[in-house]
Amino acid sequence: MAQTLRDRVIKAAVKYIADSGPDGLSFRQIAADAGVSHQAPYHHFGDRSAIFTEIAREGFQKFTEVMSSPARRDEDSNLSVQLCERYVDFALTNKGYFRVMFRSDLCQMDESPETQRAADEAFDTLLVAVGEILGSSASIDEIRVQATAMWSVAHGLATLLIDGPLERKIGKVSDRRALVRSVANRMIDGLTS
Amino acid sequence: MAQTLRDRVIKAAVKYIADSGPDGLSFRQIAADAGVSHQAPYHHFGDRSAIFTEIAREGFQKFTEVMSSPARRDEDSNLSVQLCERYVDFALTNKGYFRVMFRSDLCQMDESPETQRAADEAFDTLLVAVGEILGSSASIDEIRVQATAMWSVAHGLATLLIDGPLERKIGKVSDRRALVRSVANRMIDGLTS
DNA sequence: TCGGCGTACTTGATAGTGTCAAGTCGTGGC
DNA sequence: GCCACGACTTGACACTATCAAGTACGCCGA
Repeated sequence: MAQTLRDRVIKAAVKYIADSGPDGLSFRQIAADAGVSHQAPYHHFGDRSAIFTEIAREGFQKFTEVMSSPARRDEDSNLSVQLCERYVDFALTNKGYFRVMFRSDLCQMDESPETQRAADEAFDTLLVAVGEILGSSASIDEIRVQATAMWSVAHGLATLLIDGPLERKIGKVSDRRALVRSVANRMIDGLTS
Repeated sequence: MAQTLRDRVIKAAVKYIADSGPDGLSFRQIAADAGVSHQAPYHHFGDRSAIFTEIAREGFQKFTEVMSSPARRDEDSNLSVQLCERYVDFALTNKGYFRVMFRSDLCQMDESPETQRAADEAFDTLLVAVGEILGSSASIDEIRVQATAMWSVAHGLATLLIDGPLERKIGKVSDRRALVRSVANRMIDGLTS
């Protein structure tokens, strides 16, 4: 209860988005649920899109934390695969954030340097990790292409799992981790050698 | 002018979505632009989400056409890479459709067998293509993982290019085809061997 | 030729939405 | 004591999808 209204609003919004996506979300409803007037949320954020922008900011921040935590040094699990796993894990356990982070139509990042910085930091984390994996011999350009490739496969897998028809198509994914791992492995085999 | 209102509505909606995303879209505005009453579009589609569902259906149909057209037999371009290129090409030249096709929150496919069938057909096309690439020795399970992997990388690349922060992060993509090709190549090297 | 009938719309009303513009109310500082 | 300011409320507005009627018109069987 010590939670500020601002936090409660964001929390409720993130929960709703995780369950039903960002589109039907009504901040009037959230305000009513919180027992405040319909205008109260807009006092803390200028307008509707500002709330999404803030959610994206927090999302990128959490994302950076997750992706930059120290790697396990298993012999049976490639570092690239670990990155991929973490990405997908983050997306699936933080649907409410993830669904907003990559929706430029909702967020209008250009008006929020903080969110932009958080997003930059997130990608930089990825770049650094890929750089470490490739080693010092790799050129900047090579790292870039490589990071894009890894980002793509992780992002694609995550979005297809969350919103896409993947599950319905390849059958129930009983062991998500195994799928992610085998997909990532398959993709990555050719490039760290 | 021989175009039916139904077609005009869809066309206008797809254009709007390509420009600004599906969320701010107002069917009342589209009706006004078309010079008909605010209720006219809803006569052809039961409700708002039915229009999106129909857009998705057409999208998957177009997608299947594109993906199943005969492959070029260049020696310098791997078949898998070609698939990937086509996927991304489709997404970028059909933003208006693509942005809707994978938004299960907008589409409610479960109420439209046609759209569901179109989506199934689209993925089957992908499965078949991957099966051909892998050859007859590959197991069903292997094809599935492989298809998922290819789908992921293509889908991720496409969505990151369309809505995501990719361009801002890796710099202006002057030659998109080259990027797609190098990413796809890098990803695919390890697996068709 | 006429009556019905279904399709393609229109018109009107309703509930719900974000947003602008004014309040009100309490707390902290001078 | 007062005043400013932050946190909210209240009320109005324009806009939205959606429900429920109504209207116009072409077709088809008798």
